[in-house]
Amino acid sequence: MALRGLSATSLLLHGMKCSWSLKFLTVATSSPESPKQKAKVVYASSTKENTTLVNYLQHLGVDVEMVRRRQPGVLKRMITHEQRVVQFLQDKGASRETVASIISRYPRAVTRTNEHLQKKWEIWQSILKTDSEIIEIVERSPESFFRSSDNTNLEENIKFLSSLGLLPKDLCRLLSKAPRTFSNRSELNMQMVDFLKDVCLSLGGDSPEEFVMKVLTKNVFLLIRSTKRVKANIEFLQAFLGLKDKELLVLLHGYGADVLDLSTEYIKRNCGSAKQKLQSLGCTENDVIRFLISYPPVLYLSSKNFIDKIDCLLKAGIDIKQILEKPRVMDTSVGTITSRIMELEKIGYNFQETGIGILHLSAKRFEAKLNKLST
DNA sequence: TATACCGGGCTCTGCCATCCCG
DNA sequence: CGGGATGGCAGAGCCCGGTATA
Repeated sequence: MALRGLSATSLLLHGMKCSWSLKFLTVATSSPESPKQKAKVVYASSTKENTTLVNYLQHLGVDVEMVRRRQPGVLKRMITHEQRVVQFLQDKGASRETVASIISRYPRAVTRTNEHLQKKWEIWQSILKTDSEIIEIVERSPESFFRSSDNTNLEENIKFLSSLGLLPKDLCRLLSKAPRTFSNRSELNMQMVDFLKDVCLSLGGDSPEEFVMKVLTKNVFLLIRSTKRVKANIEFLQAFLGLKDKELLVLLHGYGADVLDLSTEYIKRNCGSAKQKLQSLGCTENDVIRFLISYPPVLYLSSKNFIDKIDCLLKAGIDIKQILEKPRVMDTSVGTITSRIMELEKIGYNFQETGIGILHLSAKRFEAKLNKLST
């Protein structure tokens, strides 16, 4: 209902997705990244593996079985650039084992030319500065680095994200934490941004650009989620929490943004089980909703974790009302809560009288506090 | 000056489906 | 029809400390 205007637009966006991709694919393929030699010459007789390549990879320590499972086609190519790729990565500081692991997990890496890699590295360097930072990411997620052969698109993305007002430090965080953002087609990122602006406007916000900045810096994973998912999450939260448009906007400006990237089923499940658990403890529906609105990140907790944590707190004689008032105790792990409760019981700490704030202090502050209390 | 409040730092890949192209 | 490029999905929190505030 509240997202009325938005649904039309985003439907349109989804519909346009195909024609967009089509259009840009044509542009992309004409880029120098996909050389003419990609014709038949590149492949062997369609069933036979390139034994030179296989031997080389085996010798390097690549898990060839894994390669066969993941991208069997790569092994059949006659023209690949494995030696140059390996050399390139080693020059950048990757160990032999690391390189082998990278190729095992994303075999298509060996199809990239030296020029391509050189260029891509330069572009990444414009954001990340040091080789070791880049290698770290490539090692963690080879696919993000190697999946696209389109460096022009990569540059488009950087240009686009900067144009939104994201600062170099934001881009750095984005590239480190969600590298896939940069191998997305830039149209896909634009689509998400348009969608978020629509959300802002349809909820009565007046500065969509600022909203987008806020939300994207708060949740760096949004750009690698589908608009479909984010839209479903927003709609679900509004309905479940019974929020007016303005209230929803406020929520999304704050902690609400944190949970938008979760899978919709997960959010629904967690909302449902949190509600059930709290109501079973005598909370009203209103209590539940106020609790979730005051600190949406509790929805990150799996329902088991949520329940365990509540039970753990209750067992120590803490009242459920105290938890509702201090939702951020839910930030503290069950392990930390348990050990702190044990320490506090030893010195006769009374949660009813002195409150539960002590449970979500930083370790340093907790120790200091504990020392003071026991003297 | 001891809490409360709050923002921010870590962190997130690896697989499968679908598309288009030669 | 096989392969490359791309989109999308499931998976599932905790901690620190600056600063306002009482």
